[in-house]
Amino acid sequence: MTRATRLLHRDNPDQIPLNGNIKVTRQDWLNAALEVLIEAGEKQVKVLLLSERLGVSRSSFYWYFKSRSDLTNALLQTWFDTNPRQMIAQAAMPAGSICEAICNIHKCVVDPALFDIPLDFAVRDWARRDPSVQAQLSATDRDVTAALAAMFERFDYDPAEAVIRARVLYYMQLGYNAAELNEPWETRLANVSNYLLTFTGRAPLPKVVEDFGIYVRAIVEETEL
Amino acid sequence: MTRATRLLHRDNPDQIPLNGNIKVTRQDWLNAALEVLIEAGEKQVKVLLLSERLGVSRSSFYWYFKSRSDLTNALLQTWFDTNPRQMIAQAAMPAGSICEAICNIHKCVVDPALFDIPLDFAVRDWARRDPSVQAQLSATDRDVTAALAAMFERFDYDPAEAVIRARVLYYMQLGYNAAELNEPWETRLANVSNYLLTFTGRAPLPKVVEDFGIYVRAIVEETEL
DNA sequence: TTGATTCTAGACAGAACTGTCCAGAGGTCA
DNA sequence: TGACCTCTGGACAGTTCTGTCTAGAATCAA
Repeated sequence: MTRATRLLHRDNPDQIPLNGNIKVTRQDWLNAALEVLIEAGEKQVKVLLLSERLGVSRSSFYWYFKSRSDLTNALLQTWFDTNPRQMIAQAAMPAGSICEAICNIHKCVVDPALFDIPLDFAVRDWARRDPSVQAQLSATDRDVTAALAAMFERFDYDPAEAVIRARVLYYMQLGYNAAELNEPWETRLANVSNYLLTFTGRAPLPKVVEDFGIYVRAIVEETEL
Repeated sequence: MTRATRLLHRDNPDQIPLNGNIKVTRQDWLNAALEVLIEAGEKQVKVLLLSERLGVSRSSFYWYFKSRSDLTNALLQTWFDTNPRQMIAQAAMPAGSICEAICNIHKCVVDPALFDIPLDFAVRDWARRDPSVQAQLSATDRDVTAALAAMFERFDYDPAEAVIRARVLYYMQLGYNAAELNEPWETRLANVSNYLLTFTGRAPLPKVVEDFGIYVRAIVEETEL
């Protein structure tokens, strides 16, 4: 599920072997396009560039996709089916306290299988250039912040305050991701208490912080394999 | 100073009239490039496109700039000379309370003359594709968050907490800008108290909120002329 | 073996873009 | 008026990209 480990179908032992003269699948094209979208933006998703990345000529692209815009529509759908839904699901997860609930959200940041940060940023960047993408993104931002506000309300925050805290939590995360600080995880974990204090206005329980640290270390270890 | 009101030299009554066969100035080219950078990203800053926007052929571009990369370097310098410096200056402004200090930062959001939000985002987007731009941006992010942390410390926040609150304040703002909610100002003003509560962990003084509202309404009125 | 179907390489035509070059336009000064 | 300088349009050559088209490769069923 992570970007770095996505193999071409033909190189992936877990996939049914390709038959005949098939060199790349539709999914291979889509994966290559996702990579370029993230690395270089929507405008750089070029058929010629993708074909070079895949080591094939351009022809099979036009077999699988009607046109470049067919591909970009598929890219947007891929994003839509993953990131926002995951964050909403995490917000709805049971939690013993607001701090624990926020740690569930933070799990989106830690675990690339839950939330693809670079893809999120790439789509946000794309939305700035394309009103129809922007419209879809705005709608999902509203859904996500509503889910986060509902999460705060579950822990007795006043509705108006819940909305604002939801926004601070969400948009701070977007901004932090955008800045690409690339801080080591141990550094970030050392700051979790103060982050939770700021986001909640309440002193966090040490146990919650500790459990989150354990989770993070497990995911980080697993992701680096 | 605002993007929307930037005229070509030849259309601006406040500028010295152009003599001879000069149709556009170097600044005109640079302004056009800034607009495209913001609207469509660095890769779309194309000489042909700019020439069309300016209603001239491409030739004078190469009179004023050695190459396209000469132009993009100038674009980056324009950003560097404006946005980060303004925010640092605002953070250093005298304030009677932390809430008042944060309102000084928020003035960057309100007043396009202080801080060009779309340009900031465009540069951030560009940085994701260009390591040298990213390096410069990362350095300025560190400077800005350090200035904001110092601001929090002026009001007796523990240094570790000051750093985190500075980040939450700054990155939330980045994320909020990235999301392009385009909320009416009256809506935003209604939320200021709760934002200040979240950012500071302290109940804001009504007078501070009121003064900020007055400032905002004045700027908004002035900007819409 | 033949025919149908699914993929593939690569040629073709056209569009968009860059940088170079040169003739021409406009202005100033002696 | 001529010389010089600053800008300008536009032609030229080369590069990169898109979509279309066709022949060929591989597989399967009759």
